[in-house]
Amino acid sequence: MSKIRVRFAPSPTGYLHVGGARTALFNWLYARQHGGALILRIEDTDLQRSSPEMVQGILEGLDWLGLDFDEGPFFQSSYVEAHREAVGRMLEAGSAYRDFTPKEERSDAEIKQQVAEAARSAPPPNPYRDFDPAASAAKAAAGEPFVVRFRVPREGTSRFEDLVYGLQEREYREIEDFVLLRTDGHPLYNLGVVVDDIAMGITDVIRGQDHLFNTHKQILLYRALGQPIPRFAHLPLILAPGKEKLSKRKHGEIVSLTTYRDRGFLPEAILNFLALLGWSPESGEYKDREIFSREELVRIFSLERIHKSNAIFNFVEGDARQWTDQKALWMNGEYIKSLPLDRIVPLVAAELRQAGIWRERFATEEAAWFATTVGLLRERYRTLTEFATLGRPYWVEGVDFPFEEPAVEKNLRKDAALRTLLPVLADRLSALDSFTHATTEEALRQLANESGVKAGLLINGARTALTGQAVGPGIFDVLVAVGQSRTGQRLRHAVTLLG
RNA sequence: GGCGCGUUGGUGUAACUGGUUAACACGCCGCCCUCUCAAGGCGGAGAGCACGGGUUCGAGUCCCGUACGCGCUACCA
Repeated sequence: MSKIRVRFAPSPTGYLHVGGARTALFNWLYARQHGGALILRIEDTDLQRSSPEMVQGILEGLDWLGLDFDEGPFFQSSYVEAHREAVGRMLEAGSAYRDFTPKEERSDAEIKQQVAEAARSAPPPNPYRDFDPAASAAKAAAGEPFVVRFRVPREGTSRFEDLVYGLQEREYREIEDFVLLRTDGHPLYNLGVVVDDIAMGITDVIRGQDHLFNTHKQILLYRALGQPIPRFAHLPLILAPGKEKLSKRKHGEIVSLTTYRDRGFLPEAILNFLALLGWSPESGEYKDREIFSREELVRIFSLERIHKSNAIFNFVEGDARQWTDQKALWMNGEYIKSLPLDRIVPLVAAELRQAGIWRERFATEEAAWFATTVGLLRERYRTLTEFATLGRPYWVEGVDFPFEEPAVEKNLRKDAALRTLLPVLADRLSALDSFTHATTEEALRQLANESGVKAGLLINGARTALTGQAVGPGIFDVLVAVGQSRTGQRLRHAVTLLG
């Protein structure tokens, strides 16, 4: 068997769509599993849309996910000569013909309507389909404008076996003589893909289900060009809640992969999540497991286990807690707490840098403390962003962090005894020679005993005094993380909040 | 309109070639743990497999029909 060669062929839209990311992932997994090659090709036939910036987002997304390609990026627009040359051959062989019918200018809305109407009745036969080749060439030579159409057989059935959707059949008479080359000589999608896939030696085409019908047309082109037909595997679509198409226009940045990077996702997590959208491992050895490393996915991926129904990407617009799929968020949390700490630490550092609260000493003399603190906080965070927001009190000096009103109310103002106890606690903790989990606990509990209050009063008060929050790690871990000097500072400051 | 594809709890999925009370994960609720929250442990609610027929001793799994959804049907990709 010849070497597997697959490609990811996005159009340059300026960002990597989550659906595109999954298509890229499946191609990548397939290529890596078979020791094949993944080729990146930008489908920029539609010239107006194409620009370097438009490609940048896609490259960034793939790079972030770690989906490396072996060849490319190639640009479809740079192969137009090959496309035209192929058309020339088809014209000569009679598998394509020139259509001199004048172009009809139509708006998108009109097209939508006309397409439906036109299809209602059988299209009239094209007068140029059986035009005399010599006369056709003469008209062309005389400078008359024309498009080139493919001569689709009048009868018979187009068939191919899709690796996901199974046997696909379509009557040839249901396929119009599609345009290959526009009046301006510009090659169209179906032509470009086939010519390029042939040139690049693509053996397996793995792409979205929206191309299922195009495949019949493309197979016709492979035949006309006398080339072997690759295997096809079409992927179910990823839909938005409500089963509508997931689009940037309608759903905003949620569809763009870089959003996940910017909002504190780990590539490992989003990759894992995407892999499970429309595919699942063979039950048995992997039953009831959801977390898979990239290496495992490469090993256990199979096109046969992709299923046919579209998946819904669940999220609630306008709900900060559910800005994206809850399961993706959960999975990200799993990766944050289980990946090696030295993988997480630099990511948190980058996050803090971006938030403007990074200090160089975190990477030098305080590196050990920094790692420990990250290790402490990672247990309860689900995105990297939270290290800079919820985690802010751990990194900043003084009391440069927000106090959550409900927390202040519940843990500080509730009991007037705190007014006198907090300063005492501050004094006792400041006086400790060694500031550890054990010594701080002893000091705090002793004060509680002496004063006849429950330790919880001091503990919760201290938590809010130190972090402004009502929730967080165990208080003695917090004390140690915040350190002796800030602890004293913050406990005394808290008294001023008591009003 | 035509053609194609699909339909298992709110979401993602499982259920070998038809055979125990349809399983797992996320989310939700409760309990335990506990200084809070999260994690973790335990338990619970939630689908009878879109609907209607049929085949069969027996169907989520096979067949037919209907509904709904999605896709395609461009000198877009």
